[in-house]
Amino acid sequence: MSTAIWWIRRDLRVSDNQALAAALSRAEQVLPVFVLDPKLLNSSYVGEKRLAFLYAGLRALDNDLRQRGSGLVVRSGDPVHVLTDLHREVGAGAILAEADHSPFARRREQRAARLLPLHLIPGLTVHSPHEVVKADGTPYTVFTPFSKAWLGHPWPGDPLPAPDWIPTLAGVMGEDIPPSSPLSVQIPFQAGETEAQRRLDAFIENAVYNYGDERNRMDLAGTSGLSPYLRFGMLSARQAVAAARQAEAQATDAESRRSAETWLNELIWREFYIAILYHFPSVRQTAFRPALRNLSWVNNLDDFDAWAQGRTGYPVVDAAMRQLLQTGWMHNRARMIAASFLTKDLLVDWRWGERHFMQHLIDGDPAANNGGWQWTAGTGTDAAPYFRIFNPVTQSQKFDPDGAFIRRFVPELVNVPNEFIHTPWKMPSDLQTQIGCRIGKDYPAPIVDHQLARERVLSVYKA
DNA sequence: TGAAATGTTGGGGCG
DNA sequence: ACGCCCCAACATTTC
Repeated sequence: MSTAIWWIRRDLRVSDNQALAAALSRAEQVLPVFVLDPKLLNSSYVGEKRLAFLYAGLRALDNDLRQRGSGLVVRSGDPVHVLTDLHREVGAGAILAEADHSPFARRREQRAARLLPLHLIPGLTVHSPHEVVKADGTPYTVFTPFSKAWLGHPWPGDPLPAPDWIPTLAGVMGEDIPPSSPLSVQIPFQAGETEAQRRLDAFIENAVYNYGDERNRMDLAGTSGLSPYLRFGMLSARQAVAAARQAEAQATDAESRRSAETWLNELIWREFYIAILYHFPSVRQTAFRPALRNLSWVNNLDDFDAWAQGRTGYPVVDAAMRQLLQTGWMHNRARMIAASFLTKDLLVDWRWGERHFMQHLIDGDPAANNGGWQWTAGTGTDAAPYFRIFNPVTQSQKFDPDGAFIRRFVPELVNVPNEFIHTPWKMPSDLQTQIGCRIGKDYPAPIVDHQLARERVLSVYKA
């Protein structure tokens, strides 16, 4: 029996898996392999919540595979060594893997391809980064033309159904999937493609048609909540885009259609940032815009800690940062507000924030996270202009009007009346005493004055 | 996928 | 009736 190795990285699914399909078409049986790479597991950009979600995802995939044949083989080590051993051990022909486009993944793939018959298959994105380029072959660096070109590309075909039966080589020794840490009980995402599909269906059923407005509301569940699943490929990009297009086609009024389009646009942003990191790997180290590579950051450690722990005295920022620590996820609007506060109000290097987010986000993805931070800091491609500074009070009033989001994550403020929920430092002192929330004692006073901070960052960026 | 400063307009109060 | 002021509402520009 001929065997192909299916090297799994961030495609933890059996449905719409083109690498798996390619492996099945090449050989009579497959060996599904996941390699735990110590280089990744010990990186300062990886945290325990994302690892817990990965391990839970591996268990879910193992189950899904067992129902269709036999299970997943997990081994630790340098993937090139592990694959070389396995390749020899089982006498495999080809190794098939969904191409990953991050600089780290590409170096790894290139090392493997020099020694092994590795075939890289598309699927991480709907359109590969090297395909969506300008007529002269250079990459897009502005989103709108990129999205136009992306939409102009031919649809690569409908998502593949999950195979009922996957002929799998059994009996190959593997390791146990590591247990998810106890913290995983606090993760509000169940891993696996069944759950991903359930969430997608629920979102498409209803919420996608209100996405245009409600996606910005931090107190509502207006977003898809699919980012962890897209991050690990428990849902494929093509499955998500197909659902968005279907929702667009089925919309019964202009507003619903606009909402579905807006969600599709967000999926295209994901592909845009994957393409940016692919074409400009240096954005991982430094600002895309050379003029903004030597900003005079203040980088005060106490400020950074206050931000990271959710003790800035600005309720919406603190709620955002505590949502991250508690749940491993943060609302996108909250990410922008928190990132603007760190870079613009505190003048802390965006890379500090980028690393913190990567350590705590379950959906932490090098391309999207870097793109988001550079966008906010104004240093990136198609970035927010440097003078676009979020006012944490105005944003809070607009996108958490009753303070429900704040009260959910900042319990000290539970009894603060709506009038003061966005600006608790303005409470009269007798009210503070009365409700047991004394500013400076029970809840911090603002660590910076936004108006002054605004002036400061404008002069620094101008310089 | 901002916010603040500045400019313009028009209604209403008032002498 | 008229000019003047105030100011809210909206538009434009500036950072």
